[in-house]
Amino acid sequence: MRKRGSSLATQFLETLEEQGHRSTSPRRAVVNAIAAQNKHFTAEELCHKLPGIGRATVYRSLKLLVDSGVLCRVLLEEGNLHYQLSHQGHHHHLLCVECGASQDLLGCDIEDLLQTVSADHDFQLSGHWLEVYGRCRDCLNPQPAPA
Amino acid sequence: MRKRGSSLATQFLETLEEQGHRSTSPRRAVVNAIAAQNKHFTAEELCHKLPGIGRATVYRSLKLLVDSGVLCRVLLEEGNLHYQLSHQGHHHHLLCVECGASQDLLGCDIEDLLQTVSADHDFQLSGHWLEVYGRCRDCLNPQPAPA
DNA sequence: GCCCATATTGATACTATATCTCATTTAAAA
DNA sequence: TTTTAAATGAGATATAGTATCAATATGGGC
Repeated sequence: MRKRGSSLATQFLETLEEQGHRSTSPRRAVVNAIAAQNKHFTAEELCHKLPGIGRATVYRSLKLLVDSGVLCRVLLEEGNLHYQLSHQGHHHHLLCVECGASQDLLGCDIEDLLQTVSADHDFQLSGHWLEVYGRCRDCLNPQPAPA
Repeated sequence: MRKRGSSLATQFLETLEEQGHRSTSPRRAVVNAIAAQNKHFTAEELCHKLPGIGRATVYRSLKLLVDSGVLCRVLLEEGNLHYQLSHQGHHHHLLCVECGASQDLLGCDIEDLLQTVSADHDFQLSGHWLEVYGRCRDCLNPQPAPA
């Protein structure tokens, strides 16, 4: 069997350990399940995929992973809170309202703009929440279905 | 008794009536309670202030008022959903994390910026949600308390 | 002013989402 | 191996909101 570079799941566990959290078997299960995800997901979905793990543990793990920057929260247009891998620091999402795909929004000037408008209102910016909804390229230009 | 100009509450009821909704006494109570608010509030807070009114009615009224543009939703940093009077069309809020005050963010170029960055990602913008958190002028420069 | 169709109400059940409690188990340091 | 604090999980609780449906109230027509 070939030796693999450290997997996503392993990296996540290491991140947790760096912050003083133990590597427990429920935690490993949660992290593996998350690493196997390619889309955003809800806490409950994760619970269903891990019937052996207590709900509280799943929720607690999610919180740890968000706090440590591994996951980020995504607010869907209908108001449901999802989680997804956070590949960068602070960033925003373009969420397709049709297929649910999510693209990261990087290198945009929103922070600067917010800083400016906040200052105009004598307001000291400390954070913000932004979600952008629309339709992705694939949903705008659907491939003709094979005959 | 002096004749009053039409109150906020009356205006809200008129807005609802224009849209074909009846002016009922529970609805009037809800609208009066909202007009008396000077800050954002939760649905549950409103329910507590109106013990004679059914929860379902309060929630239904809130929905009507949001749909008709009288109220807008505000997402606090901790994730709680509040409501507040909506003085404009689409706009955003500067929310003070200390005192909870909310200022409307008007005349900013966020829409344009989002349109541009969305297009850069081959993404057709259809909506967005933005909340900005920080500290307001009064909390940054507290008045010395009277001796 | 009365009648009527129907919009509205509200008590309650239900759903969804998340946190709390606390006795038990487990990881990892000594 | 022993120790101890962290972590777990079953279930209770909390929070936010919707669904049901019989009873009621509203506003238009007359």
